[in-house]
Amino acid sequence: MYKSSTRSFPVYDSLRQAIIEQALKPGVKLPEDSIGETFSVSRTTVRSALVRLDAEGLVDLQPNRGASVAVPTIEEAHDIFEMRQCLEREVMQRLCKMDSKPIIKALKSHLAEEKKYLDVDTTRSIRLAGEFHILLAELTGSKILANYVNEIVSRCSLILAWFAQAHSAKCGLDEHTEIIAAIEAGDAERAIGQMHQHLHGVQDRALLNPDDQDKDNVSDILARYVTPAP
Amino acid sequence: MYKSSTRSFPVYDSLRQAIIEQALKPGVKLPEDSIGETFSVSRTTVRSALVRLDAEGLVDLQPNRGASVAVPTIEEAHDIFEMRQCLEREVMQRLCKMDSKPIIKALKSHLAEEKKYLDVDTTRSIRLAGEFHILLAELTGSKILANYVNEIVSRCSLILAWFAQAHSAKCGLDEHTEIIAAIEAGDAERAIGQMHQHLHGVQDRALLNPDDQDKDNVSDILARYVTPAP
DNA sequence: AAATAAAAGATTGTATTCAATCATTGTATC
DNA sequence: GATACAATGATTGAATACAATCTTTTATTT
Repeated sequence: MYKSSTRSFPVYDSLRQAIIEQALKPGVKLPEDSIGETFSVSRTTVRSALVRLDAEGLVDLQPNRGASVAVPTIEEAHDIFEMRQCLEREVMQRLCKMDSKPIIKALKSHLAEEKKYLDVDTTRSIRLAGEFHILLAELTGSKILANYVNEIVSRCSLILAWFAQAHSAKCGLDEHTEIIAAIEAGDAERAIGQMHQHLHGVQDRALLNPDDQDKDNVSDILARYVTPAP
Repeated sequence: MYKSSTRSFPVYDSLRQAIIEQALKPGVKLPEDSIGETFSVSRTTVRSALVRLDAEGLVDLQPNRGASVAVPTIEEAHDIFEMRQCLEREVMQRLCKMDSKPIIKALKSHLAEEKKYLDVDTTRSIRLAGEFHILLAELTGSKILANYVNEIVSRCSLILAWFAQAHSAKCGLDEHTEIIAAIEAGDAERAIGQMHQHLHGVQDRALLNPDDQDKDNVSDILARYVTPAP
């Protein structure tokens, strides 16, 4: 949908990657000037990338006060995860109705890649874990479903960046393995169940985090440091 | 997600409305110059609206050859309708789990509106029919689900504009009534079934159209007008 | 010293400009 | 008469420039 021959594409792509990989954390300002300098393009070009990212929900573009990495609220976070459950359930449903041979082959190949970088390259490992879900969606053959899953997985990365502890961003490799097994067996019920559990686990690690309240506002954080009057 | 205080918003909004209402048919070129003149804004402003519409899939933005209203392929059309089934099933599922009182009230109020303009104002009637589905999604309380449904209903309008006969764009009013009844009864199974049938009907009227092939290119159309040599 | 007001600086909104690319018409050649 | 090539015109790509808005600093007053 986005044409890579334009000058704004690399800007869009890099920003997107940086946000997903949590190098750019939620709330960080994205000034057009400095981004333009970084990529040696004009603000006009940067802006068009930012408009797109805003449309995808990764960036928040406020009139007259510029762009910043979107800061998900806890309500949005739940909303997004619930939507993700719906989309990935659909993915499982569809995959289990299809010829499993080529699907399994692709998935196992990806899984090998995941295994390869586990405990070796954390950033890459996290990215591969996300791409596993995108690959599943792509294997359904539905461009739109794949697009939506791609978008929502990105937004989940944003949520994890904001709410979760550093280590809780990973997807379990074992769980991916079990999902593949269920698809191989053509057992839709089981595949859906596994996926549901898997996503629920990710969500829990992120949103049942005791630090939740900290993110709300500065006063809440500071309140804990106030020395009570003697 | 889109801020209305910018100058590009009215451009975006008008284009979107025009496309959805099928005033701008698929394939129609959207030159930045003339659009800018229409709205008394610069090309820069028009462009940002077009970028957004491209991201939503209503406009096709080709590098160096500008924007045009997206032309759905028959494969995309099926893909989109299948996705729509998934999303609206989710809507039904969620609504049936909720307190039906305020939901039914809102739906019946909308239905009255639909009835009012039936056979009176066709354009408005079609728009209201689409908005019924968007309202359903909004009533779930999920912003993301509502967004997705909104987007996909728009794209379905595009499909209808391209493939369907003029009269087949309508949603059946009776079917909307039955869907409301099922929700009121809290019967998820039935609601989902009704919705499925309803959407299937719309899809069929659009995609089982014998005129499909005509849309391919000019030569095919003209070929039928060629006078055979005597 | 705190609060308010004013001014400077920084950043974004939008229009304008120039270069690059594409589409179309016209011309020449076979 | 058909094809290939060249030139023109139209349209987009992207940078620059200026106006509007916001943010921060400085100055003033209480």
